[in-house]
Amino acid sequence: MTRENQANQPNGQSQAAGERKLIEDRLAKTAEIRSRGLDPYPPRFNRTHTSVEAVALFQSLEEGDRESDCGTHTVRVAGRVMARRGQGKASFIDVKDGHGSIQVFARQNTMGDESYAILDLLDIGDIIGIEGVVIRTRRGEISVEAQVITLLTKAIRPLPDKWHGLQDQEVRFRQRYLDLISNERAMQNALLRSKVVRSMRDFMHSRGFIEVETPILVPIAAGAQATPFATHHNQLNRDLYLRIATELYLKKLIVGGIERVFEIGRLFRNEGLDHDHNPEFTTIESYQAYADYNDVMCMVEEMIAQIAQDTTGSMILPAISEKRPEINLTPPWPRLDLRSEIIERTGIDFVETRDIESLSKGMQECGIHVEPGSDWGRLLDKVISSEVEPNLIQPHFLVDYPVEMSPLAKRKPGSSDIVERFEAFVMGTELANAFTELNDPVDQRERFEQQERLREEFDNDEADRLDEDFLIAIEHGMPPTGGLGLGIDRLTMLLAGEESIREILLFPAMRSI
RNA sequence: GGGCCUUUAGCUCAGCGGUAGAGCAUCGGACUUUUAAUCCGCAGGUCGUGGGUUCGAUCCCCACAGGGCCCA
Repeated sequence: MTRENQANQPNGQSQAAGERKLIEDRLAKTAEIRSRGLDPYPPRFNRTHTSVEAVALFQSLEEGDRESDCGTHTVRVAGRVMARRGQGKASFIDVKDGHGSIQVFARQNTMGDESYAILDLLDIGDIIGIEGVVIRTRRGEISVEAQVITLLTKAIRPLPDKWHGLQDQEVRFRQRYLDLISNERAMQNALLRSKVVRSMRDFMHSRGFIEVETPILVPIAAGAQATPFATHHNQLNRDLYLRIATELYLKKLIVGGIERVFEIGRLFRNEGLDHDHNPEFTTIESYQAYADYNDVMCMVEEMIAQIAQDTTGSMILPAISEKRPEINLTPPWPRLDLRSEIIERTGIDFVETRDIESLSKGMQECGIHVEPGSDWGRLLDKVISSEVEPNLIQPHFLVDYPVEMSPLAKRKPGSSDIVERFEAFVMGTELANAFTELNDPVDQRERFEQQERLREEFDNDEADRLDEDFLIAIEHGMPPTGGLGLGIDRLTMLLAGEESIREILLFPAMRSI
């Protein structure tokens, strides 16, 4: 549908003239089909073979030295008409199903005049069922020679160009079904995303983790530094937020004695859209009692490598010309001390520049943009994201962050400034964030209070929020725990070789039109 | 938030200050082994929206909207 149509005619009753003509032609055919006593939308079709199975059947008969059996096995296949090559009293139809494609060979003197007449009423895009025998045509293509063709669903809108596919990015994202039909890559990405999640679940279950679901509508959007979406529950007369993290609920479950727990779910952050941000996205978070961030680090590299192996067949992702070199995910990944890396790249030692003035000065000397009004943690985050992260093309861990940036992470023993936290990077973007969880309830309360002060002082609505329920939970005692958050969409981008999260999300957020 | 590119037939794309073009799809016709089938013929347009300049704007200018790419 064009922009004007969607804006002006949401009911689709009126289109541009050319488009209306196409639809009216197809509606007329639908009426003609009905007048012949046929149902253009019959309720069922008893399919015996997918396109791929039908081809495999023929090949097995051929290879099995049973050529005499070829052309005798009746199959029933079904799918969408992708192309037609009419030949008068014979036609070739390319039919696509969820597994592949198969050619249908329809011949008038095989089907009979009456049955063959349905072809006049078929359009590209229609969904049909075919009963016939599998043969090989003169040109060598394994095909179903139709005895009966049944219209299963009449399509009243045309498909995109059969040769060029659908190119318009806007339409690809807004009407993803057309992208899936027309562009093989879209389908492959959708399937890959599913395989990634499945492999990840298998990995976690194999390590004894319990999968849970925690609330999405929450009274306090805590557990991360992000702006939430706000909503309202009418009957409770209470403002609620869409969660920005699953962290605090999962740690409550650690308190409750579920020692290995994870959740795969949607998070919502009220922020801008770009090639690797969407306001809703999916993460896995996991928490493991009696583990620390070193254990989690090992788990992350093993998990990613395993998922790559499961979904692509290799831990080494191929180079893509003009885009990226070969990416080797094989563990272990290098551990880089964050402080040393920043010093090496910029000369800034964040342990020695613990106030905004001195850090800003160091940044200006390096030519790094200093956003006025930022708190210290945001400034240092800018240093890391502009000077360190872009260099981390191959997988790396950045290890040991300043406490100001990590209100939920435990301090390193003997250090007041540094916490046990790491982030995983590949292709210059963050893939995972993890730490040894802070379980000292007094320290945790102070950290939350610090975040609340940042919100006030710097007008920073991304600061974390104090969650009293969570504090009460850990006041009952949370064992030493290693926690992890990992972006599933970004991981899938990496494995797919895509540079935009919108190629991975089936229905990315779009502006209203 | 700033800069650049983009929006023309259902789809993919040309085009130009002077009556709007092609391929595919559609529609009519021919064709019983094609595979971007082929051949003949017809039809299909508020050139994203709104202003402005001009005798005349799809084209030039401005604003807005959608999409994309950089930067912040």
